[in-house]
Amino acid sequence: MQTTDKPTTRYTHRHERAVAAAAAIFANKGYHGASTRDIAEKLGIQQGSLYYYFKSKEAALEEVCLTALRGYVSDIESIAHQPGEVESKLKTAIAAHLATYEHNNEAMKVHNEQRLYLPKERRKQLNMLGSRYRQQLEGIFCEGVSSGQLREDIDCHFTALSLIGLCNYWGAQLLRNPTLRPEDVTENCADILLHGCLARKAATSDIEPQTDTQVN
Amino acid sequence: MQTTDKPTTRYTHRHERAVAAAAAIFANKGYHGASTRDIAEKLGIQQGSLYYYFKSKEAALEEVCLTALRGYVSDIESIAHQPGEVESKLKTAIAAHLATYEHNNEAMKVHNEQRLYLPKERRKQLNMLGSRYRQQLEGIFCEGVSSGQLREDIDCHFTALSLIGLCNYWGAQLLRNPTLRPEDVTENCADILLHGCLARKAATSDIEPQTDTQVN
DNA sequence: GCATTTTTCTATAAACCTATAGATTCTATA
DNA sequence: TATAGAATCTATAGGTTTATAGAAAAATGC
Repeated sequence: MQTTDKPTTRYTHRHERAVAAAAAIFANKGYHGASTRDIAEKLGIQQGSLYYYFKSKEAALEEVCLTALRGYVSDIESIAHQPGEVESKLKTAIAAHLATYEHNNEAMKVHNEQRLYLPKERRKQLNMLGSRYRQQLEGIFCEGVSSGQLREDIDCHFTALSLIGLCNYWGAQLLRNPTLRPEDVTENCADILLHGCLARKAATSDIEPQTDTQVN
Repeated sequence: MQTTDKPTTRYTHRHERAVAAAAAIFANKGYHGASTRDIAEKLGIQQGSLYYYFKSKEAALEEVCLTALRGYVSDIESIAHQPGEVESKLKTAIAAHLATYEHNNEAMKVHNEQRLYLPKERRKQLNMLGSRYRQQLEGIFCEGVSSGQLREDIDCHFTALSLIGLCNYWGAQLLRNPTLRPEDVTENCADILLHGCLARKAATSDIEPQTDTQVN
């Protein structure tokens, strides 16, 4: 285990490779379905040697999830704080979310599907990052409502969560189906979310009253 | 194992209980994280006795997934074949989808999250049912476009999949958070999907009475 | 109440899995 | 090139898991 203040670049590099290998294996087989031997094999080392990089299998899962979220959260924060129209912010946010799947696809999938197998204590940091993401996104929707760019009767919390659900769904599809183009998916998601799929009637007054219940 | 042509109601009943127990355990711990001992314990029998009902753990997973899909598919088919406005059909479809989560919640969750751990051969029937569901839903969207009730520039395939993704996301939330009301979630999902969240530019109709000359 | 069938139990084989300890090889630097 | 420390290997303890076989108990039909 590396303990000096100046971690060797060699260790850092190998450690990253180990996290990536764990991500790939966990994404394919699931946390419990994967063995430490599988991960070691992918790295070309022996099963026992893996414990030089991870204190435990569980710690490996936590690291994979954390690497998935870090960039993802800082992305949305910079998007939310930039000036600009809400509509374009949302499109950028969707594009960034899906792009994360392109670059860090396995780790994101692991985070979404396997994170709950971590004990609660180990999920604290993860939950914080997740909340930050959600809040920033929700903030964009609120801003849109205040400024009149978005319908005033939408439930920002619900809508933000829905967008996350939608992006995660399509992110997983992108991972499974390489012929899907992220730009197309982004375009389509934004279109549905912003405009809906109902035809515009001549009258524009058909906004439904909505039971604005607090969700979650 | 039950082999006679007239299966005892007793066996049938107990078998159903076994499938439900497997669904609950798989939903909580994941397929690989769950042991046959866990399932047997939930049923109040010994681990070995479980094999009277299931040929293997894998077969149990397949059965759970199948029970989840069966009702769900026949629901959408009857909805799609009924006459009526596309808008109301879609709302009914969303409500039915989420209701499945209410009644059969654990099995649905298992289908969505664990099904890929089945080997391909075992997924054939599952894939067929899934395709039927998707096709019916897509058909509703296509019908809406043809009849002019939905925008003609939406991608029906993409939109149908998005709706499935959205419903599955909220279905899982419903399972985790019992304070969520399915009717509210249905309402909100339908609203976003149909109307989007962008403000209608010309729609000032809340305040100004709308005259027929005021067209945009 | 007896015989038959259904259902459950017990015990176990064979495989696999995580994590650790100590030996060994590699790498970089003085 | 000698040496310290980093990185990996080997071997294994201790535990869990699936699935099976045969005995035992429970339910059913007559």
